[in-house]
Amino acid sequence: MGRAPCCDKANVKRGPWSPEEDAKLKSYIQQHGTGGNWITLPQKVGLKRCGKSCRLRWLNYLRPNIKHGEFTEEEDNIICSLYLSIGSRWSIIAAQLPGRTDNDIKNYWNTKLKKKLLGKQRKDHRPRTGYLHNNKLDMMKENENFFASTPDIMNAYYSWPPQPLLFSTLIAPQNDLAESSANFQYSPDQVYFSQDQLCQSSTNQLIPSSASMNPLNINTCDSSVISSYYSSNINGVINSFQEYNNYVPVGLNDVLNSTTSHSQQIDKSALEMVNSSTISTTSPDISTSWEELSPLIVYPPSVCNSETQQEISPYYVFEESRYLGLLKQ
DNA sequence: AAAATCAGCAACCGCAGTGAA
DNA sequence: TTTCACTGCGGTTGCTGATTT
Repeated sequence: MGRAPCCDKANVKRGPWSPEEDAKLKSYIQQHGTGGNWITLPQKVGLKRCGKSCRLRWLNYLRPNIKHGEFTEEEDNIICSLYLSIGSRWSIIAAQLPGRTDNDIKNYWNTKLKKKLLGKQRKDHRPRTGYLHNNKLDMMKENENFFASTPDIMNAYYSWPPQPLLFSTLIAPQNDLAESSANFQYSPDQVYFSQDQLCQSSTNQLIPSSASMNPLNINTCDSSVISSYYSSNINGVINSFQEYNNYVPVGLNDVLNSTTSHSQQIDKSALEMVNSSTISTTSPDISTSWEELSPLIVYPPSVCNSETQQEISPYYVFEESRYLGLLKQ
């Protein structure tokens, strides 16, 4: 027996919303709230819409303080950076961009940001190599050659889940990495975090978990720490991506020259992010995008096969991971 | 000028998680 | 403990306007 449909599809209106419908829904919710029940809301409002449809319309379009239009470069950086570290968790990424919806960010990524990375890769790669990649194997072979002649630190920059991703390595300045033990290992099987903890402010005041569930609540996350860090470092990461695609490993300078104070903050935020078990990251979730992007982000030879997965250089093993219980003892 | 193609985005679909009964 | 209604999320679809041929 299948699951009962959420509404009678024959009797609900579908497709684009009219201004009248928008006005009805907006005014009702502003006066009465959602009542915690989207399914019955359309009846109360007098709309022939599915409750899910109403919820979506409210969250993505009618809700106050929704920001539409151009994304700023800083927002680009945050999206790219978070995508690199957590994959397509759009709601979590959206939580770091006040006024932006997950749907907006998802669309923006799919239509522009992804192409920005892939487009550059395709455009620049072809003439340099003189041939087209027939398959990913070609890419992997080339990548192996690249990494074989590249310092470990560069390899670390192109790690990607589901192989262990060195979060701090990805975003922290190299000089931090070289000396610091304040790092942790990211792996889809080992690292978990919740949206609510992601919203933890820099003052360590935890936002009640209900905050993210209430559509009337504007996102109150303090994203300044994360965004300021990303804006100062992610360009280096993106540059590294792009330059790698040109087989010219530059761009690290941006990272190397950046200050370290932010990295301490982001490491703290990141640790807070992962120290939760509400949302687990799983490989299938990121598989679609991973399929496309994997030629861009390849594993270092040291972690390229499953056998060596346990043999990651001690350099990459972080003491705080054990402290946090992220690694199996 | 018309047709074809592309890009952007709103909306839908279905699955998974959660909590109440 | 089980069932089921409901919510939230991520992937996908399809419409529309812009651009190219």
